[in-house]
Amino acid sequence: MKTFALVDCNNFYVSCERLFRPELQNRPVVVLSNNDGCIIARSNEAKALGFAMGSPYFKNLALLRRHKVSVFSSNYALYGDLSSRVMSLLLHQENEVEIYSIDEAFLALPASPNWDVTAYARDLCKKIKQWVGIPVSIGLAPTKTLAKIASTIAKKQPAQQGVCRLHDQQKIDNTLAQTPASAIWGIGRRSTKKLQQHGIHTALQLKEADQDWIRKTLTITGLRTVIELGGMPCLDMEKAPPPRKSIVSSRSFRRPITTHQHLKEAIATYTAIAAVKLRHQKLRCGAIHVFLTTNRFQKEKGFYANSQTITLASPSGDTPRLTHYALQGLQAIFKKGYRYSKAGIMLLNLSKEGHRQLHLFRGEKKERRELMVAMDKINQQWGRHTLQVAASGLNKSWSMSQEYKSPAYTTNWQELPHTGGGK
DNA sequence: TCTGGGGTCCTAGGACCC
DNA sequence: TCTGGGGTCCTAGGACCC
Repeated sequence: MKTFALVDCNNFYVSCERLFRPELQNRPVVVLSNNDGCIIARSNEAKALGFAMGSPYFKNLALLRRHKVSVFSSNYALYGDLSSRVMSLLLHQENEVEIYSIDEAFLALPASPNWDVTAYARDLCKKIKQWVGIPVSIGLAPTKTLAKIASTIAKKQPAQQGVCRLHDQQKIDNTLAQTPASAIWGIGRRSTKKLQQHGIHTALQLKEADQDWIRKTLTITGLRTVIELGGMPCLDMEKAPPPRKSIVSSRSFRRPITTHQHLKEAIATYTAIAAVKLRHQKLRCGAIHVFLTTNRFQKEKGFYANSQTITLASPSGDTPRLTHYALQGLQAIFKKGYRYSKAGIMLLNLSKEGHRQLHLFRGEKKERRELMVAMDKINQQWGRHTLQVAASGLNKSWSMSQEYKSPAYTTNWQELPHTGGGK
């Protein structure tokens, strides 16, 4: 039987920021979500000071200052680039690899009695640290769900040298007895509550729970988790990523928006961003979903959220055309008198580009497709908004704030780090 | 004043068909 | 007074993940 390994980058966003600011080693650091909204990554020192995942930035302001915590806005160009360096190193190890998220990958390691899989994993940790500079932890176990648990143990116990293997039954059960049910992959807040009401608090109790009851209460997904806790793999490696089903682009605004004009600019801008992704993946979309909302935390000021889906007569990847429909959708749901905090669009019914359509309407005209190719090239070279549809607006006063963003050290020539010598 | 963004999967229930 | 059964498809909403 093969061994699943979960390779998990430690405090990934923080580690990325530290790579170019080595003086921040051993110092508390946090990274904020888009629009500088919440804390979404914390160094161990920041965790120890009590800063919680997902906690709003403005509520932590005073405490962050008092403890002299370094604060960064999120810099996805940097994180994405470092992620792909880690992943390509893994892909070169000749194992089966599944890239699970920006900072995690599963490996399937062959079982062989004369092979020390733990030593191999330790070696891999070292290699990644040396070659990319990002610290990782690795969990080894007979199922993905157990490997997840193993990796969190590896992270918490420095004595493990970055690796934890859950192998023999006794060790697995001891570990599960000390793991709260809420810490299991796939068990969220709602399920935790249901389990608690049923007297199930630990992973071991969950593993031994009545499977019919689990199936009824937590659906087939919960049952899979339980079986995986028992050491029987239910979730296999996903070698090729399945084709996208939707592409979303949405942002919170710097300040609430009240005018139709500003919302139009935002929706046109988000549509353009999503359309670039669409074309990049050689896809077209058959429907576009537009949504907007006022602040959901301030319902006393009058809450309003709405959305509309528009189906296209034929699939498209053409920014002006998609923008046209998106704005039509916006028109239908916009109501005057509200303070909008966020809006976005979603591209749906995605299909492969160039699929010959057996339909009265042929796809986009050739010239239009060429125009989009040219536009993407120019924007890639000169920056995202060099060429855009007029509706997107020029000054974008509504766009999100990112006050503490680090430079795009690795992906932008203008922002390469320089050494010494001042500016 | 200020609370992220981008995804997937599952289920229940309604519409519709014969 | 009595109002089938079985199937598919679609959608909205819930739940979860990082």
